[in-house]
Amino acid sequence: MVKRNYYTCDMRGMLSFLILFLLSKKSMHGQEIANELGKRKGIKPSPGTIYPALKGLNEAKLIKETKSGKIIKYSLTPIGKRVLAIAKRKFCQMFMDVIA
Amino acid sequence: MVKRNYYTCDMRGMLSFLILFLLSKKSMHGQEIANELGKRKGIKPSPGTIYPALKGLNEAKLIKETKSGKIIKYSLTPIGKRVLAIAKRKFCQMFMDVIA
DNA sequence: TACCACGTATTGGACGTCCGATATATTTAA
DNA sequence: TTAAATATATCGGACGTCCAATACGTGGTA
Repeated sequence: MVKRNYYTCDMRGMLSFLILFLLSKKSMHGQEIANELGKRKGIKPSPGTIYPALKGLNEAKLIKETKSGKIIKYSLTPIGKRVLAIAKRKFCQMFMDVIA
Repeated sequence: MVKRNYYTCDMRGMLSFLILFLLSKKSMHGQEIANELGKRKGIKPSPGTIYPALKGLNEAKLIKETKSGKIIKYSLTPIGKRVLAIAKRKFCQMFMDVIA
C-alpha cells in the first residue's frame, strides 16, 4: 500500500501524466478524456485503462469529481496543478529533443 | 509468446522508444545508455531496467550488438530506424503540445 | 412500462517498466 | 597474482498500462 509518486514522471506514469495535462486545458468527463486520448493515440483506450487511472488520480487528490446525473466531470485540484507543473518539467527534460 | 509491437508507441513502450531514439543519435554501450537516461530522468536506471529492454530490442532485431572485450556496443539496424521513425511520428502526435 | 443509449466501473490476465540484490566476465591496479 | 573496478546479465516482486468482457446506473424514448 505504498502511496504512488506522481512527481517522478518515469515511463510508468505516462497515461496519468497525459490525463493531468488534458484536464489542465479543459475539465472533462471520462468519455471525453478517452476520446481525446483516442485522437492522439489512434485507438480509443478501453474503460479498463481509463477508469483505474482516474481513480488513482482522484485518490491522490490530484483531480476532483463533480457528478451531475450520470456524468462525472473531472478537473484538476490545486495539488494536481502543482504536480503537473513538476511532471511537465521532468517530461521536457526527458523528451525535449525527441520532438524537435 | 506474442511478438511485441514496437510500432504502436503506447505508454508501455516508452523506455524502449527512448533507447531507440538515443541510439539513433549515437551508438552506445549499456552503461552509456543508462547514464544518458539518468541525466534525463534524474536517477540512473538499474541494470534490471535497462538490460531486459535491450534484450527485447535485440530479439526484435531493432538493434544489433557488437562485442569487443567486456563492452557491447548497441546500434540501430535498418529495421530499427524504420520503426523509430514511425514511433516518433506517433509520439509527436501524442505529446506535441505538452512540450510547446 | 420496457427498452435503449450512454457514462461509469470492475475483473482477469498479459505485458513493460522499475528497483535491489545477486552473479559473472573482463580489464586494470596493487 | 590477487584485488578492485567496470560492464553485462538475471531474479523476484511491485506497479502501471492495456484490452475484452461484463455489469451497473441514469436518462430518454417507445
